[in-house]
Amino acid sequence: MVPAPHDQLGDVRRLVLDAAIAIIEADGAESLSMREVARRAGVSHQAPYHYFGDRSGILAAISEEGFAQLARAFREVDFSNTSPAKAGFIAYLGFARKHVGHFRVMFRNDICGLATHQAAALTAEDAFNELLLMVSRTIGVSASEAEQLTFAIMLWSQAHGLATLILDGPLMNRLPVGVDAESQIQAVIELASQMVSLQATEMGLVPQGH
Amino acid sequence: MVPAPHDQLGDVRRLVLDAAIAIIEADGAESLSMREVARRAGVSHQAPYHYFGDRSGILAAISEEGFAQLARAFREVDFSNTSPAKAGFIAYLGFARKHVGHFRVMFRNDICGLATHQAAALTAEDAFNELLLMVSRTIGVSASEAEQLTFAIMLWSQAHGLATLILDGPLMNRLPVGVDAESQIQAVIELASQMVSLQATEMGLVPQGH
DNA sequence: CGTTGTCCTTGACATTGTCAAGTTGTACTC
DNA sequence: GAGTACAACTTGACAATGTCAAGGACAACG
Repeated sequence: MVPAPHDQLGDVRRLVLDAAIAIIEADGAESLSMREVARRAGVSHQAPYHYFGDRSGILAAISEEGFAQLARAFREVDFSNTSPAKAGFIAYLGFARKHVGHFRVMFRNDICGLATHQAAALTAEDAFNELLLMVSRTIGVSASEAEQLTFAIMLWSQAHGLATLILDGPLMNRLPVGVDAESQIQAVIELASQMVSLQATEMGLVPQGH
Repeated sequence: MVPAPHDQLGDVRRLVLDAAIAIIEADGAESLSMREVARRAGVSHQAPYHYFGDRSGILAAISEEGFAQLARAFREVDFSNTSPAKAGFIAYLGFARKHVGHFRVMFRNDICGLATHQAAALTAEDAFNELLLMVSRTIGVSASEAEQLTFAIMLWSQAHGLATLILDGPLMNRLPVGVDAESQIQAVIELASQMVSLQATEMGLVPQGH
C-alpha cells in the first residue's frame, strides 16, 4: 500500500509502466507483450505481474493514469482567449496527441479495464464530470439537463472522432497532396468551434465567463 | 483466381471469414486467434493461412469487405425525406452498429492492413470518395475544394466519434439512469444535423437536391 | 531468533502465430 | 490413360507468449 521503501531511480513499477506506454505508442496496444515490457524494463518476465496482476491490470493502470491526466488537462484549460468550445477541442486534441499511448487504451472498452478495475473507473468518472463541467461553460447553465447531456455527447463525439481519425484512422494518409496536415486540423477545429457557437446562440444559450 | 470449383455450402473461405468476424464482434480484434477461427470453422489450424496468408491478411479481408459495404451504404442513402447531413449520419451509424466486427477493424490503422494490402486500400479509397460525394450533397458544389475538405473531415469526425463512443467507448456505461440509450443517440444525431445545416446556411452554402 | 511481508526470480505449461513438408483430389495435356 | 500441375487443404514442428506455482533475498517486527 505504501509507495514502496526505495523511491530511488530504480522504481520498477514506473519503469514497467513507461516501457508499456512506449510500446503502445510505437506499435499499438495490439502488440503489447508482457515479456517484452519486462525485457525493456530490465527485469524478469514475472516482475510486471507482481505489480499489475496480469495484462489487463497494466492496461487498467495506463487507463487510470490517462484519465487523471485528462481531467487535469480539462481543469487547466484557459478560457480567457478563445471560445469555451474551441478551448475544449484544443485541450482534448492536445491530450490525445501528447499522450498517444494512454489515449489508445483509455477509450477501448475491450482493453481499458474500467469494468473490472474500480480505481480506474473512479478516475474515469472524475474526468467525465470535468467534461460535463466544460460543456456547461460552453452552453451556459440556462440549458436543461437533457440539453446539456445531448450537447455534451455531441461535443465529445466531435472531439473524439477527430482525435481517433488523426491517431489511428485513415485520415492522415488520405489528405490530398499539398495540404499541410497541421493547418488542416486547425481549420477543422476552427470550423467545428464556430459551428458549435452558432448552434448555441440559435438555441438561445449563452456561454459563461466574462 | 476463379471462385473455387465447389460453391457448395462448404465454402471454407467464407466460413473462416465469418468465424473471424463473429469473434471480433464478440470480443474485439484483440482476441482474434487464427487457431480459434480455424476451430470454429471446423478446419485445420492452417486452412486460414491458405486463403489469407497470415493474421494481417484475414484482417485486411475484413477491412476490404467492410469498406465495400460502407460505400454501398453511402450509395443507397435515401435523401428524399431528411436533410443530407442527417441521412449521412444515420447511414454511418447504421453501418457501424450493424457491422460491428468490420467496423472495429476498418478504422484501426495498426491492424486494418490498408498499408500492405492493396486490394483493401483501393476499396477504402472508393468508400472515401463516396463520403466526399455525400458531403458535396450536404454543402453544395458552390463551396471551394478547401471548404469541402474541411467540412468533410468535420462531418466524418462527428459521425465517427459517435460511432466509436457507442461501440467501444465509455459512453453507453455512463448514461444517467432513466435515459434511454436509443433515444439519446437519436437526439444527438438530430442536434448535430441541425447544427451542420445551420452552419452551412451561415456560410452561404446550399445543399443539393430538390 | 523466528515470523511475516514485500519484491522480486526461476521453472514449467498450455496456447499462439507461422514455417515446412506432406496428402488428396481435380483438371488438363500428350 | 498415364503424367503433370495445381489448388485445397492437413499434420508436424518451433519459438514466443500469458500465466500459474514455487521459491529466494531482504527488511521489519515480535
